[in-house]
Amino acid sequence: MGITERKEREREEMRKLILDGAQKLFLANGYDKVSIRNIADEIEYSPATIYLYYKDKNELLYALHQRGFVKMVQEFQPLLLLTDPFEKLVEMGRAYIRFAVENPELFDLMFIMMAPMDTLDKEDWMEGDQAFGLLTQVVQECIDAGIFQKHNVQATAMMIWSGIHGYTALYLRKRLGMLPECDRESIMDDAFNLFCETLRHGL
Amino acid sequence: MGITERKEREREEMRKLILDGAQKLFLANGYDKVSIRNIADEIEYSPATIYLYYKDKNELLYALHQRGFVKMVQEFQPLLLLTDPFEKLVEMGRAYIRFAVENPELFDLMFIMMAPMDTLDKEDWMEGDQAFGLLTQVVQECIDAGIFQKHNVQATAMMIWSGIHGYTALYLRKRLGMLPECDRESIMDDAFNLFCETLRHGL
DNA sequence: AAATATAATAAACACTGTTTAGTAAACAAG
DNA sequence: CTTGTTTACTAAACAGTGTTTATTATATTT
Repeated sequence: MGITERKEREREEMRKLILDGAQKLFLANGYDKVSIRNIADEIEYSPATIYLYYKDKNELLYALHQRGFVKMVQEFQPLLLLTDPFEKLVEMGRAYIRFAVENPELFDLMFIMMAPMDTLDKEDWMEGDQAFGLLTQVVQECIDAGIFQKHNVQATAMMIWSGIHGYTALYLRKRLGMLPECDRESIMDDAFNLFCETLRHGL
Repeated sequence: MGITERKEREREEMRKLILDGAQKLFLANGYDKVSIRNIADEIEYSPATIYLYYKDKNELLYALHQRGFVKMVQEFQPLLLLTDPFEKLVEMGRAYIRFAVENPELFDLMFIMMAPMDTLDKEDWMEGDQAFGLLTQVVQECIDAGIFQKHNVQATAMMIWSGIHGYTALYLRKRLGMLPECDRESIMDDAFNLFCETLRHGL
């Protein structure tokens, strides 16, 4: 009875076809400029068909958010090989910011938009947990190396993530208008380095 | 010729009527659950009338975002009287977080949503500039008091704002799902205090 | 009193996410 | 091979959305 298995495979292929189409349009035009009808046109199916494979638009966004985490964790892999734990931490910060600038729509889905989170009924958020795990590991290494004091690892990681995330989110959401255009970039560079130095000498 | 002045006054009253209606509905139900038609019903005018006073929905959101800043700056006033500059800074951080928790929709409009920013063609953002000015002042006081080193004030302020903003935004956008429910609050408390201590001893 | 300018709206336009009812193809049973 | 049934898909509809246009009623000016 290989027939149910083929059906399952075909279903999975269809889900991928839909998600690929959605990804292409979303990342090119932004979330709120792409409709279910646009996606349906892209993959040459009727809009109603999409609802046979995904509960609603939010579930589609959640699936894309998952792909975003796969991509991000991939991009983090190489710098996990760095030997100096503090350098590793700083480079993770840079990688986070770079990922956001290069993939603003994905970043939005992963860390800013409410919509994809509305699908999880509980509060697990596996993807976030995995990514946060990478950070806590590096923070733990910094503590073990005597670079950071022995505070709660999770609280320390949370504090660092907040700093980098705020920096990134304010930039992406165009909230830097009060910094004079000409030296905005240098001020932001200074702010990043200041954060790193402060962690280095004050934690 | 007091007639043009009355007309101008009536126009301003109508703008207020619309904005009050919009505010009431937006703050109660959230931005994307309130339509122009809802607002029109609330104030007992036709939807088209709203467009005679506001260019589009984004302009309405921008006007509300402005009101948010008035409210926030008001709430900041009392703690600007504190004498210890570092204590002042910490309390400003707490006030920022408190404001966000108590007025999530307003905070959204002010610091997270893209829509209200789309109305400003240039990149001035007066409201943000004024609020950021309050922060830079306090940071300057910390530098003058020898609590902080003599780094660039704007970069220092930006770094601090990033930390507090990231903390707040991650909470509001439900990105703390990886912290165990039971001790999430204490971890976040620790993270805030850790940030303050780190600034205190490392900046 | 007639002509003009202003304020407000009903109705339409071009969309949106989602659901329902119905059809054509694939499969299972006799 | 023909039934009956399940599955995959879609056209059409529902109930909205932001926004514009053509029209009417009122207010102001000549």
